[in-house]
Amino acid sequence: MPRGEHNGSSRSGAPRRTTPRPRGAAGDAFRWGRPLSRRTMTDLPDKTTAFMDWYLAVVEAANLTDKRYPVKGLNVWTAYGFRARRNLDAVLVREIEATGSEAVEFPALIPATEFAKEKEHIKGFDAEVYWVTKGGLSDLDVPLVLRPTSETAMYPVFALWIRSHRDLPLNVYQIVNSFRYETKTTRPFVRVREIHFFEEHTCQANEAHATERVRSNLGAFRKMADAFALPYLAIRRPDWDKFPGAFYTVALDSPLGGARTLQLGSIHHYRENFSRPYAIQYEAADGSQQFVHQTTFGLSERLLGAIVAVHGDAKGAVFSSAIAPYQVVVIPILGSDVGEAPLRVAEDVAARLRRHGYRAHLDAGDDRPGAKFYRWEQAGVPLRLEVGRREAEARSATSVDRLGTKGRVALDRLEGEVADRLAEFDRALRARADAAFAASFSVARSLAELAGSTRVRIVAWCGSEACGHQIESGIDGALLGTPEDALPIDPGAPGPCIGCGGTESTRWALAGQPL
RNA sequence: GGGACUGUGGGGUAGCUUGGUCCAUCCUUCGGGGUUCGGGACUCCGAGACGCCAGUUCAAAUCUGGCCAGUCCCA
Repeated sequence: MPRGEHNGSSRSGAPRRTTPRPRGAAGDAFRWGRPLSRRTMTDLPDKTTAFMDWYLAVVEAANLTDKRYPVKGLNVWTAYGFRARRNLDAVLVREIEATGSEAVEFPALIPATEFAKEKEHIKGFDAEVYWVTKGGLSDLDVPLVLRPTSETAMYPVFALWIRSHRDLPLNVYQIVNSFRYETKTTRPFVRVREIHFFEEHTCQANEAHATERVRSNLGAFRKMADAFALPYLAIRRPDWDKFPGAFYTVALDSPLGGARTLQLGSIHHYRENFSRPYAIQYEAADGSQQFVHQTTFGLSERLLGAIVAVHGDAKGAVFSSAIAPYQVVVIPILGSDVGEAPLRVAEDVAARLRRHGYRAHLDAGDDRPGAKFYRWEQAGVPLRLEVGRREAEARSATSVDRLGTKGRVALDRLEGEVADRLAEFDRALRARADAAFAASFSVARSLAELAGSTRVRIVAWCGSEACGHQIESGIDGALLGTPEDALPIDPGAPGPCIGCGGTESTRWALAGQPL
């Protein structure tokens, strides 16, 4: 569960409103108009000094969601944003299925009786579930919970599915909407009440196999993150911050500048914590009855938020080619004296790219070229191809990628050259993100040094909860936990715990301010 | 859970202190016309708002109360 709260800071200078004006009462001020289609924004707030304002403005400028739906925390996916989401999901599906997981889908409503079976779990979610208590005009005998996550929907059925060791492992996932009644300020993608949720649930024969599944999930996520060009750190959460009901939780966190971090997803090892209350057991080869060990792996549209937050810049959003709604936008440069040739060539370019499987968009609208350039840059399109009179005559197109690299593409080698440019762009994007990632961490040698941190801090920690909370108040954030992999910078061996000064079993831990 | 603040066209805003000159300002957006088109064009015409309910008053965007919605701070 993410904790902490970022305070949207003010734009400097101008007495402009720093947060979007709240809407009026639900249902009256809202207009069911079609989404703004050509929305642009002349200037974005500064990413470093007004991060949250910047983020909200980029999401709006890129037209990824329409947040004007009259229920807090429920956002409308626009056509453009939905494309990004589908591409993102395709990456998740590809990588999880490569590890032998299969898609299933369970119902959205969970009987209160099932929901209540695991004590820690219900304690963790009690305060943030939506209840369905009526069917038509009459009260339901057993109230239903709108799933905040699907353990309690799936596990009674897993108990029916699993009889023998031959039924194991059971590796299934679903991508469904889940609901959590967030009480804090909601933000597009990063804190919502209707969550577009990827959740894998597995049952393994024993703890070792479950641990292996966690490792496999970490490997799958590395490939997913590669497709998004997204650096991150896998961090084992401290006990007081693990998923309700879990044995342990490994979270995937990305730094967002300053001490800010965003949890992209998490992988949980449940041991027998759920299989016992839900009686998920199997007959082993030796005839004994055993409880399964379970794991889960959860991701959401937060990934999209992270992608916007990490890659976005002063010009707007930036998408890697794997998830870009449009990978290429083709812009004809028209004019009264140039005839139809540039338009014809541009049409041909877009059609050819589409035939070869690219997501290519032709922008032949009436706006001037400069306006189109700005718009598609804000929208994060990786590659722009311009075709004017000069290009039409030379059978070429001018290419400009979202990071500003310019070039020329010969039309007879169009598809190959576009592939090269996109690959080059993806590499450059990853390099830029990696550089920012590496610069996001620094070591803090004492509690006092944590105050006013402008980086995610690496601290020596003895593992005790008391010291953990001291560190948390020191940074006014959270102790994220201990890294599963190598730290991004090498701080040497950890010294004494910065909380108690103890040297016993002290490890490096990370502390930051989760969004 | 406690406290503070804020609601004006699709988005952002001016006006509110001191009620009237406001059938509400500006930017943007949207629809239409014309001239344009190699980095946010110009121009003409048109569309679009005072969160809801009540009260005070000759008169309410402006004052009062309630409600709703939202934001922030603290637990």
